[in-house]
Amino acid sequence: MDYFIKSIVSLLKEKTDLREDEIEKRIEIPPVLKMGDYAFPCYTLSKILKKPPNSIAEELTKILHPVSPITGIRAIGPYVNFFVDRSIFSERALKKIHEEKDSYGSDDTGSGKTIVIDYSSPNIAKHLAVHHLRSAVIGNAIYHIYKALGYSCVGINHLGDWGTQFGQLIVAYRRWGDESTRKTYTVTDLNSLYVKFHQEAEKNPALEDEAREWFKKLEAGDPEARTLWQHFKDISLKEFQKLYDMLEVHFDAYIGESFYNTMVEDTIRRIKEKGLAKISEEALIVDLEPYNMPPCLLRKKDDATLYATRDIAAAEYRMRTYNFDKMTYVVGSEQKLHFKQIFKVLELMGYDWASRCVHIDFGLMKFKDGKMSTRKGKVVLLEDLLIEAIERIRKIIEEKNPLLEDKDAVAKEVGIGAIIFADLSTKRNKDIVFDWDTVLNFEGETGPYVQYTHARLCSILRKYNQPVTGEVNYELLKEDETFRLIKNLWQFPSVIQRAAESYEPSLLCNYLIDVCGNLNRFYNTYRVLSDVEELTKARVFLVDATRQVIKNGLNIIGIHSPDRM
RNA sequence: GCGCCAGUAGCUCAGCUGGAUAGAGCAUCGGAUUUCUAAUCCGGCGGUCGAGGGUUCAAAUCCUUCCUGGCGCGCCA
Repeated sequence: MDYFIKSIVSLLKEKTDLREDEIEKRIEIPPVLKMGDYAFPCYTLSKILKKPPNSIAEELTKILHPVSPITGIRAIGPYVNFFVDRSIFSERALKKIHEEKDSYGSDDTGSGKTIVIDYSSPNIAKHLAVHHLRSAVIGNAIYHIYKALGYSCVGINHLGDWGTQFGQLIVAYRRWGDESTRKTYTVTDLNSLYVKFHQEAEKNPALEDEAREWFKKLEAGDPEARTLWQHFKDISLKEFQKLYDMLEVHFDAYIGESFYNTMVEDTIRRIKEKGLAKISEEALIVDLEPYNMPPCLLRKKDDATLYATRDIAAAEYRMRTYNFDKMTYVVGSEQKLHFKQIFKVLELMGYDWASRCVHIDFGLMKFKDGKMSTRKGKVVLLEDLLIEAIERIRKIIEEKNPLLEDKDAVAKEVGIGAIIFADLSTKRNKDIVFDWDTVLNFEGETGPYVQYTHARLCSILRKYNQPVTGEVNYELLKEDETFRLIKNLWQFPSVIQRAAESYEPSLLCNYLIDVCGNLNRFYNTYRVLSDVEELTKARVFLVDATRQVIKNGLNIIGIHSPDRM
């Protein structure tokens, strides 16, 4: 527990009948600094004691006596407000950050536990477009967040590398694939083959049967089908990898749907043994009527399995392999029902770990005038967006900081950071309307703003050019603008905690914006480097701590913190 | 038709599990730099928190009805 909250709780515990955790839960931070640093609302006590909260606050204030680090207690309306000793607070907070460095904000609550995170999971033979970005960056952030809490994390890219579309692709490739360029095929080529197939199939429906035949061959392990399928996969993965490298999104395993092909029969057998499966309209299903859900389809009437079947097999496999404490799927909210169904089936199969499976859903990305669609080619390619962002940043650098060294590297870090930050900063829940001008705006609450703030702090420290030490006079960090910032830095660990609990990386974005706002106000109000040595040392120490927190925060959401920009 | 999600300033969003005066950014208007990076900061403008009803000492937050938008609802993933 927070040292200062702890002090307040122990004061209150003596004078009320509430339990420690009840008190702690109620402690809040007043909306404005003048009111105090922490507050205890008296509404619950008011209910118990049957007295107005205001008079309880008054009475409590009279019988409570401030003990260090608490310096003042004041009743304001229904609240008992506590003031902390600013220099003790500052010393404690800043020294902690200074000592813990890159691990400030982390803890070990998850040590010994394993979390599996399924994210990105794109389909083979299709380009990654902007709407694929969310899963990747949210998943990556969740990965870092849980890592910071000591969890052992397993990032899985559950590739969409199975299904009838591969039969279609094989047919198209064999018929229209250009012999001379096959070696240099790209995802674009695969995509056009795919489109061509659908055009031709309209005129000649026999192609569909041919495609089904080829998919059957593939399932049966036919060497030619297998070789082509592997070829398509290689081409796609090569392109995906390029983007993952740009975004610095990491996976511990690339295990596609095809991998579970050999396991689904066992899975279906287990489901049958539990008496869960039945035939309906020629298909094999798990009836979920009693749970107010449509049935979960395991097998089509032509005997082929479906993705739900493979997902169930995958879940079993992951449990066997990783023995996870938590398994999460970072997948769009349009698949909510699907996950509800498979989690229910897992539960019905008797797996207690079904309750530890979580669908981390997120809103769709669409254009102002409608949805994105790979089929209609109405998408913005992820690579194009990243390149555009980098180029625009490059121009801004040229304009604002022409003497900067290594402009290309910085432009890349800032451009990509801007895209990641933009995608992460609204709550997962909400749909996002894609708009070039919004994504490529670099002022205000944006990634570049946070990075810029960081770079300015680095600049001060470079200019200072002396070892930073915590042996400073903390009495000099008492101004409101300064103290507000220090209090803000102290919140960082609890923000990570909340982000983890709610699987919500946007909390970290909001937090960073907040810290930067406080820092910039401080920066614009006071001069850090001056002739007054004592004051300089104290402020430099604060600057260094702020730099550290911004760096740690950006790092957790997968964004670089350049020293100059 | 049924289910899930959303509706807060002109636009994009915060508002921490019911609490103090609903906050930011963008846009717009006006200001701040002989000094640490102006990708910054300060101020003005801007709100019946979709609408009605209810619960409560207290509702943007909880319940309910309705409106609007998005998504989903057996052989795609």
